[in-house]
Amino acid sequence: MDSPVNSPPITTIQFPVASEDHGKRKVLDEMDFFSNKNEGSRGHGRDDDDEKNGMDHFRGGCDRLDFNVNTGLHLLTTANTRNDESGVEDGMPSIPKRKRENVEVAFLRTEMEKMISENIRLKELLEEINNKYNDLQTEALTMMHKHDSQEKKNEVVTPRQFMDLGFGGNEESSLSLPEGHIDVVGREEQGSDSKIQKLAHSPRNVDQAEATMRKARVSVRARSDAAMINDGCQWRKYGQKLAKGNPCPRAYYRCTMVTGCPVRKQVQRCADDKTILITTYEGNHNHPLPPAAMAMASTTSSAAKMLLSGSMPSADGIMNSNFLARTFLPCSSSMATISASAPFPTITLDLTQSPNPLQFPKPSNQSPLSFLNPSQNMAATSRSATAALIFGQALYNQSKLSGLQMNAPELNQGAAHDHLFPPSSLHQQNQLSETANALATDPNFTVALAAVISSLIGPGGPSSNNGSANNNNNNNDNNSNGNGNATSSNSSGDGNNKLNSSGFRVNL
DNA sequence: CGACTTTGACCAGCGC
DNA sequence: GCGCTGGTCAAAGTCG
Repeated sequence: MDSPVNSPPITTIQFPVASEDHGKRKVLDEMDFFSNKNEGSRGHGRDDDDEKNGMDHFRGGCDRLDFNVNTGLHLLTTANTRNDESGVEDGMPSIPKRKRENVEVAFLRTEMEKMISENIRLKELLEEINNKYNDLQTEALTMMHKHDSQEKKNEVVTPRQFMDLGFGGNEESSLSLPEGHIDVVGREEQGSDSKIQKLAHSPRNVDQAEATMRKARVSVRARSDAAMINDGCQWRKYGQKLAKGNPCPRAYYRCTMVTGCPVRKQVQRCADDKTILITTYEGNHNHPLPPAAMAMASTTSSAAKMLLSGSMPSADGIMNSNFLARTFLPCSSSMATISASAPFPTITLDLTQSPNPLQFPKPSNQSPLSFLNPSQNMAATSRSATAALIFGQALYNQSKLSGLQMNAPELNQGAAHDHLFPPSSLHQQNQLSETANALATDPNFTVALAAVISSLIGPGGPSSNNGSANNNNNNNDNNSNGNGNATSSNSSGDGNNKLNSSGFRVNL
C-alpha cells in the first residue's frame, strides 16, 4: 500500500488519522501539519525549537482541533508552508513569520470557539425541539387519557392483561413507571392494584418482567406471497399448528442467530385474506443484529417497550383503536392498533392498508409503501420491514414518553375534548413535523434505515435483492419450506455504503 | 454430516 | 376434573 521509497516524504504524509499504518512511517505528532513544512527546510539551520515551542503551546490549548478541523488546518498549512519556504528563500526574517503563526493560531482559536459556540447552539436547538416534541406528545397523551377514561367504564380488563401491562417488561421500562402509576390513572379502586404493585416490587420482578416482556407481542400484517417476511434475522422453524378459526397453519420460528436468543415469531396467513401474512414477534434479541435485521427488531423491541412501559393512554392496557396512527401518523388511519383482548398485549402494525406514512411522495398505482423503492418488483416483505421500521421508531419515541405521560400534572383533570386531536391542521402539521424531526435526528433510526435500504437495494441494485427477499415471488403459500428466507441477514456491510448513493435520502 | 423441516406427542393454561 | 387450545419438544426425515 504505502511506498515509502518512491514517494516524496511530504506528499505521502497524510493526516494523522491515517498515520497508524504499520511500517516505518512514523506516527505523526498531532501537529504534523506544521512540522511538515519544517521538514522541507530542515537542515537550513533554522530555529526549529522556537517553532516547536510555539506549536506546542498551541497544541496544548487546542487538542481537539486535530481531527475536527483538520481540513482547514491542512489548507492553511499548505499555504503557510509555501509562505514559509518563500520566506526563508526570500531571506525574510523569522520574526514576522512567527507573527504570522501567531495570527494563524489566533485565527484557528477563533474558529474553534465559533465551532464550539455553534455546537452549543445546535444542541440547545435540538433540545428545544425535543422539548416541543415531548410537550406535544404529552398533550396528545393527556387528551387520549381523558378520552379513554370515559370509555374505561364500559370495558372489562382481565387481571392477567392488567398485570402483563402494569409493570414494565424490562428494568428500563419498569423504572419508567412512576410509583404513582396506578394513582395517576385513577385505578386505585381496583382490588388487584395492591397485588400488582406488590408483584412489581418483588424480588422476582426481574424474572417476571422478562417473562412479561416476552409476552408482549408485535404483529405485522403485510401482503406477501412469501411464506415468511424477510426481516433479516435467521429463523428456525420448530413447530406448526392448525390454529382454531384459521385453515392456514401457524408456523413457529425461533431466532437462531445466537443460541439462546429468546425471540420467537409466528407466521400465519390471514383467514379472511390469504394474501395477508401475519407475523407476530415476541421477545427481544439478546445479541447484535446485522443491519438488515434492525428494522423489524427495532420495531418489535420498540413496540414491546411501548406496550410495557406504561406509555399507554390507560393503565389497563386498552388502547384506543388507532391511537398510534393518530398520535404519530395523524394523516393516516388504522395502521397501528393495540389489542388487549388477546391473551398477550399485542400491537398490530397493519401494513396492508393504504395510508401513506409520513406523507412520503407516493407514485400512483403502487403499493402505499412503494415510495421506499421505485421498483415495483421489490419484495413486499422488505417494504413491510421498512414501514415497520418507521413504525418502530415512532413507537420507540412513544415509549420514551411514558414517564412524561404519567407525570403530566393535568392528566387527571376533567376532559374538555372529546377528540384526541382538535381538527387543526396546524396541530397535525406540527406534530408530524416533530415526529419526522425526531425520526430524522435519531441515529438509531439512521442506522436502521440504512440497514433496510441496504436490504432493499442489495449488492446489485433493486433487482438483486438479498437472499430471501428476492425469492419472495414464490407462490407456494402453503409450502412450509419457508426457511429459504432464513439466511437473509447478509449483504449488509456494504449495503450501508450504498445507501449514500441510492438517492433515497431525497425522500426523507 | 450438519442444518433444517416435518409432525406427532406432550405440557400448561383456561373455561366449563 | 375434563376437554380444548396454544405452544413447545424431539425424533424422524430431508436437503445441500
